[in-house]
Amino acid sequence: MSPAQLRPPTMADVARQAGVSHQTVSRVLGDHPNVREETRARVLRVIEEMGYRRNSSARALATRRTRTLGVVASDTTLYGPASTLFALEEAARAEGYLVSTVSLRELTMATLSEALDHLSEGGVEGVVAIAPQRSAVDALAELRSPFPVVVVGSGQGVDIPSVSVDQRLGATLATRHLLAAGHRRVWHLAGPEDWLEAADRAAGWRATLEAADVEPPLLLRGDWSPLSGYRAGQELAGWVGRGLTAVFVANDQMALGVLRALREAGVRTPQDVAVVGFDDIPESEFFAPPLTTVRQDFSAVGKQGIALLLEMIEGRSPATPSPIAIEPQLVVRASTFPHAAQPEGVPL
Amino acid sequence: MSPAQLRPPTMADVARQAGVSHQTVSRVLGDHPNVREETRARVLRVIEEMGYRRNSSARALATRRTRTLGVVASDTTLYGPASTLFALEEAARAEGYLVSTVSLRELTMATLSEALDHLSEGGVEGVVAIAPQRSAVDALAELRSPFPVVVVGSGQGVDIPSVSVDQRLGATLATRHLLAAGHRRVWHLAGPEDWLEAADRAAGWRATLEAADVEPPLLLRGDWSPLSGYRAGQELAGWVGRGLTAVFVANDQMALGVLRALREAGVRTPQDVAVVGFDDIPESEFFAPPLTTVRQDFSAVGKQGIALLLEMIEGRSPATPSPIAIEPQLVVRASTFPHAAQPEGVPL
DNA sequence: GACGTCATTGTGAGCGCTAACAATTCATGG
DNA sequence: CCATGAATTGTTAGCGCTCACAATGACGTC
Repeated sequence: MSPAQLRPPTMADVARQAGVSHQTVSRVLGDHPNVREETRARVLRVIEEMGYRRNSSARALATRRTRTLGVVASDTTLYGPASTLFALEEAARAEGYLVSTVSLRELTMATLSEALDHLSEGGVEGVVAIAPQRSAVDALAELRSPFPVVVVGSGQGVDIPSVSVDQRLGATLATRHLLAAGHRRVWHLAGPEDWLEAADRAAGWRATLEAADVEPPLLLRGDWSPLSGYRAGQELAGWVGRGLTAVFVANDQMALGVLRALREAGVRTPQDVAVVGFDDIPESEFFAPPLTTVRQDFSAVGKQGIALLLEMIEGRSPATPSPIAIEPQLVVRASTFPHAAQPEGVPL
Repeated sequence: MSPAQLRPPTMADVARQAGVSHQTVSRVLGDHPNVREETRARVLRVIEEMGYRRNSSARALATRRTRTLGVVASDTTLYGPASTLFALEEAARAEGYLVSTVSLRELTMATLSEALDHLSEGGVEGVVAIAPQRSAVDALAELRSPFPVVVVGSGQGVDIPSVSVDQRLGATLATRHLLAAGHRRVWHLAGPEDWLEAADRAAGWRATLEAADVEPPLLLRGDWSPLSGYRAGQELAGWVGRGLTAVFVANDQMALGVLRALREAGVRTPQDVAVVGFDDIPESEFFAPPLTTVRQDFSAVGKQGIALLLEMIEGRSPATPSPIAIEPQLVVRASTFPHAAQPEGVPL
């Protein structure tokens, strides 16, 4: 180790020490061919000795590439966004990109615009927005940014490049599962109206019922929270005995509230009322009873989102046309069949 | 708007258009005094017209400041890390810094070293590591990095600058609460041995019992998951009637598993066995029964973490000496008192 | 009316790197 | 022994910005 210096060493310092030109150092670092093996080794040794690291700003300035992507998200403590965020970062890192995140409390025109500005100041080459509300997508469509933007988790039918799990299909799987189990009608506790995924799930539910010649019953709405599920559950409990035997709840957290409300009302799950959720959060398996739900592959969403964004940045033509849809998967547990699925690994 | 151009406009372009020198443009952007109001307005108008944005790389190169911080985390889908991550980003943004994240599947010497390298390539000025395991903190202590590193969520007693919730205090609150309710002994389901927070919680529990002249009973271990809680719960159920009336579980997710196991074994909570968790995840309020638990202020951890890191980067002397401890808070619900705390906003 | 003072603006030199091109070295064959 | 071309290395010019300093002009003062 050379003595501690005020300024970190530069490429020129390394070059001088190794007795070559700075360009040769650059070649070694850039893995260029046409560098003599002996020279390369000497340079690498000096780099090691001096603890030299390339200055990323200078590099970015010269190459006009920052190799940084931005992600805008909200509700990052929820399972879905958190999983997507994780997958996005992992996929980007695999491609050698750094990810800068902005987590917002709410996605409005103002906060989104500020977030894009902030990321732009940071020099990102593109942005993935985890934007599940219609208002957010609309704002994004209106906002002009100097870099490409991909939306993720917005459901289908938006005219920005996007990647999402096929929510309608998920709702269809859930609803069909209940119909196949012999339930005459399936009720639905939907998510907030503004959420595209909520709309898609409700649409899938409605379409499936109609395809089976069933009149869709009253649709309830919650705000994704267990509390709103609890309240809806209390209302649903009032319909037991009057044709209510099955509920498809738009997410697992609300389903948790529904389960509690039903339990408190003396309604048994699944004997009296079967319940299906959506998301498959890690806790679902341990609800009382364990919850049948629809699993979303957030990891796939992240990978595809980054792939799409990089295609746009590098000007390649996309491998898959946007919007890209990921298939969800039904996970059957005891909330729909009394004796189905114990927790994995637990002896019966 | 000027016609679309291949290269984004530079400061020189703006200067030419506005009939000033590039330096004056820089002054306007930097909010320097001593720019005539009229000139400032003209420059700003041209900037607006041309859609000019400062090039962050050039700026960083000239100022030797990237204004970017790094965060290394793992298990970012768990409530604690996710909340901390959110708070860190928000606090950093408030200070005008961009945050680049690396989410790891596991924190080993190798992955941590790689993560710091990756962030270093990205030019971060400092890093906050969310490192709750002893092994991770040890690795971090050994790893040399060219920028300051702050550890968060590691509990007390590490010799790296750190910020954490006072886990021992939390455990003390939980244990005292159960003792105060008349329980003779309090059992403990701890987290993984390698986790500093788990160790601190167990230590707090043990110390509180000993201070009350109670012999600490057998300590069980889980891995934070509901499943491990479920298994431990089955074991605990076997001790009911043989002196087991209260359990302090090291996190809410395991508590969920414990509750289920007890319920399945015909043990009533809280009449037969009282249960306290740790974390206060949003779902806890809706468990069966709602869970008494210890709330951690992750937001405060994030704020203090960023504050500490910035002090180190800017070479100021810290306002609060590290390690910084944040006070946790007991939240009493029905799992310890049969009639306590209904969900907020739910009429009784 | 020359001079100091202040506000305002401009000039030149880097920051540390890569890209393009120029120069050198070296082996090879006629 | 020198031409030839490939391999290797060096030189020069930016990338777009900020900093330090120089220059300009307006204004009041003695």
